[in-house]
Amino acid sequence: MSMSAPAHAPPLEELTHRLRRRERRVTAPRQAILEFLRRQTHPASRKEIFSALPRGVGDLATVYRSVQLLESMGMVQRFDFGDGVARYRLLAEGEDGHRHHLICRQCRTVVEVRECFAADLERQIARRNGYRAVSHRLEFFGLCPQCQGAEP
Amino acid sequence: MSMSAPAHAPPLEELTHRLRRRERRVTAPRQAILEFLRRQTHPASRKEIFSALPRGVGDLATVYRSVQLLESMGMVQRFDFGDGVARYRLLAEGEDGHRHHLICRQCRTVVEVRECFAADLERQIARRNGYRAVSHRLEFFGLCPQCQGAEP
DNA sequence: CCCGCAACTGCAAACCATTTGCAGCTCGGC
DNA sequence: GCCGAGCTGCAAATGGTTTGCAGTTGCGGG
Ligand SMILES: [Mn+2]
Ligand SMILES: [Mn+2]
Ligand SMILES: [Zn+2]
Ligand SMILES: [Zn+2]
Repeated sequence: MSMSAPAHAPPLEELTHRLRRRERRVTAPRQAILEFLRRQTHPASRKEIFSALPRGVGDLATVYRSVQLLESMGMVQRFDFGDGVARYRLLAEGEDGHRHHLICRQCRTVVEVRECFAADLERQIARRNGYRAVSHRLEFFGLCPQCQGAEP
Repeated sequence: MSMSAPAHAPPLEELTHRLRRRERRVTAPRQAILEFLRRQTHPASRKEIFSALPRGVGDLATVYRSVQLLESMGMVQRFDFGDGVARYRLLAEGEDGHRHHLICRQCRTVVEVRECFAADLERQIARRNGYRAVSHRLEFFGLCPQCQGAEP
C-alpha cells in the first residue's frame, strides 16, 4: 500500500471509535487529520497537517478546531519547541504523553529523549512551594551533527 | 525615595555603561526600560515594560527593539512560560542566566527554582546523539496555594 | 431510506504578539 | 556647535491562532 504508519500507531478505527464514544462526529476532515497524524514519527504543526490533507478536504480553521478537540480529549499532545509554532503528536489510549526532546536549533530536527529526571524532585518542589498538580516541561536545544560547522 | 530595586540589582550606571562600552547609545527609552527592569523581581513582558514607561517616553516598537538589543548583548534573559508571551529579566554582568521556574497555571505567579537537575543528563544526551552546544529549558507548572480549589 | 437537528465545516474577518519600513530626531565623537 | 550613524515614533505588515456566521452533514430515530 502506501505511507506506512509506525508500528505502534493506533489503527484509524480505534481513533474514530474514541471520538464516537464521546459523541463526537467522525467527519472527513477529522479522519484525514487522524490518518495523517498516525503516520508521523515526529510532532507536526497544524499548517503541516493542513497541507497534508487530501485536496478539498478540510480548512486550516477546521484543522485548528479539530486539533483542539483532540487535545481536549487527550488524543494528541502539544509541544512547544520555542519557534512560535505549536506541534502535535498522536497519543496512544491511556498514554499520558510525557516526553522530552532534543531539538536542533538550526534545522529543527527532533530527537526524542527517553529519560525523565526524577519525579521525586518535582514532588519536592511542589511541596516546598505549596503548589499542587505540578508538571514540567523539559526540552534540550543544540546543533545536530549535520548542522555543525556552518551556522548562518 | 521610591520603588526600591532588589538588593542585587545592578545600578543604572553600570547598565548604561555596558551599552556605551559596545557603542550603543544611552537614550531615554533605554534608560527607562533598564530602570524598570532593575526594579522587577520576576520576568516582565514587553507590554508590561511599555506600560510602565513614563508618559511620552518610548513606544511599544521601541521596547521590542530595545529588549532585542539587550538580549543580543546578554543583558536580559528571555523566558517562555507557555502562554504565548515572552518575558524578560535583567542579567547581572557575567551571569549566564540559567534558571528554572515554577509557574501557576492560573494566575501566572512565578517562583524561581534554584536547582538545575538536568546538567548531567544534558551532557549525556548531547554525546549520545552527536549534538553540540546543547542547552535546555525546564519549567514547572502547577496551581499555586491561592489558586487551589477554584479553577475556572 | 428519509427526517431533523445539533454538531461541524468553510470562508472571511478579527485578534494578538511581534516585526518592519521610513522619515525625522538625537546621541556623542569631533 | 556640526554631522552621521544610530534611534525613535508611528503606521502598516506579518504570522500564528481564534471567532462569527451561514450553509452542510453525521447519525439517531422514525
Ligand atoms: Mn520529564
Ligand atoms: Mn537547568
Ligand atoms: Zn540540524
Ligand atoms: Zn495562582
